[in-house]
Amino acid sequence: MKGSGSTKPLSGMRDFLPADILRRRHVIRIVEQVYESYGFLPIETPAIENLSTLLGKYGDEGEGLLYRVLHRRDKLSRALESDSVTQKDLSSEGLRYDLTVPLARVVAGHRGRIPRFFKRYQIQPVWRADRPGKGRFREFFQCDLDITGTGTVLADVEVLHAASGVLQKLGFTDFRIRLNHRELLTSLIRRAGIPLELEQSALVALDKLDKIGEQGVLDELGKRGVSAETASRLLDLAGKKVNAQGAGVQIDGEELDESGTAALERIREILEAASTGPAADHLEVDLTLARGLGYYTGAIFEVAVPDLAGSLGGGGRYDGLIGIFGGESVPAVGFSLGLERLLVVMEERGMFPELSTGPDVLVCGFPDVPHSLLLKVAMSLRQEYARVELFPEPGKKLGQQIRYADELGAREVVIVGMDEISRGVLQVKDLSTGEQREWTWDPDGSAS
RNA sequence: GAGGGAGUAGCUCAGUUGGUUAGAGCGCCGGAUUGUGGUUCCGGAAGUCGGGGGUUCGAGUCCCCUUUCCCUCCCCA
Repeated sequence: MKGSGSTKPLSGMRDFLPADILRRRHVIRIVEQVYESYGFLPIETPAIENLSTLLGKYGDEGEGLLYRVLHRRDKLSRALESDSVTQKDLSSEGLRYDLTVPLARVVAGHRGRIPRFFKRYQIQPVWRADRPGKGRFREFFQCDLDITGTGTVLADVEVLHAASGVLQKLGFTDFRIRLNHRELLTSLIRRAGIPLELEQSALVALDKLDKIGEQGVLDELGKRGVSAETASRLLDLAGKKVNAQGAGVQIDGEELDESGTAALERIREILEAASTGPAADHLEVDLTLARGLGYYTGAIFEVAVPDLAGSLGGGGRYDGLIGIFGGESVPAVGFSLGLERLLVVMEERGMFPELSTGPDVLVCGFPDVPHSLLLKVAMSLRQEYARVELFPEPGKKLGQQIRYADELGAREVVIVGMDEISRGVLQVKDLSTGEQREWTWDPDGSAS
């Protein structure tokens, strides 16, 4: 467009106009309502965290996307004067990358001030220096919910139900929740004969299976230093059907080690416990689901719909994260819905109800009506209507004032003229029907 | 990080083999005998043709660089 581009927000960041805000609020309201119905309570945390809080939690890919905040004034000058400046010397703070790590810091730091079983939700922006795309931004809102302080299956399932409940209430019916377990993955990787130091790499490669295909994963594994034989063995294992029928979940014809068996049992328990409720018909075990974030230790989930490349949300159990901040280790499980992912799909599918930005009534006046009287009329109408707007230029022709009301999407206009005032009435016109009637009104009382 | 497409008025776009003051529709502002919208008619404002450089008598149009946006991948929310 215009050369400077200076009126546009930064790439990957957006201005929200009133119509945008209404849609965002519509979704946020439902998220809050559903989350609170499960007993989750809201918290908020600062945009900026210490780098020591953020680093080492997200894996290499994640850390590369971290926005770092430069030192200021003397501290910056001193750093720049040194001969060998490193990234560490220039910054010790960064914008939060997700809401889970700040939560872990809060739980570790406010021990005693929060309940033993802390159920919190948090709807705030996070920042990632990612390349923007469809449904993908550099500043975006996450709707997180977490339960800390317990490692039970019940907690896992409540989190899944609450997130699913939101999706259903918003009108989604076709979402799939893929379910897997980190320990099970580790077990499969061990069984395939892949060295433990390559585990993380192997997980990332395996996660891409449904996108780049089997050969793609084999190539990827090869590039990461996994031998062709073990790579195809892993693929073979991951391709095994998980049998979730009846009492036991089994992987066809495979013996698992102890932790793998336990993980499989956990999956079975989750499926069983979640067999009724919002998540029930949407869960499916997927041995190729890995998830990029480094802190997961147990069950992992990801929710998606067919018409969006990325996921609507994801989560899992992270029993080790809170302990990193000191003190005893605290088990935790959580889920995060991406607000703009929901919005993008809902927009495409036309899932929003009528959301009008217009006022209930616009007060129009003639030039000879004193300003104080116009203000008084608007004031008294606010007893009856939620949103009353006063046309700010009463000198304009009445036709233009009404046209403006129409453009705003106002339901009614109230016309204030001296003739009517002297008769103790107001003209009220319904803009959808064109019907006009009179209301009695006196300056000291109210309209009726 | 890989590949593809596009930048001309607020929006959607047209602009022929380079040729005088760059167009349309919608929107916006105003008017059609002085107090009533969504229709119609008339008038008006608005573009350094994304930015820079080059070729040419002459560039929106050709060449180079740059930048921004969009779509697939990758990754994630």
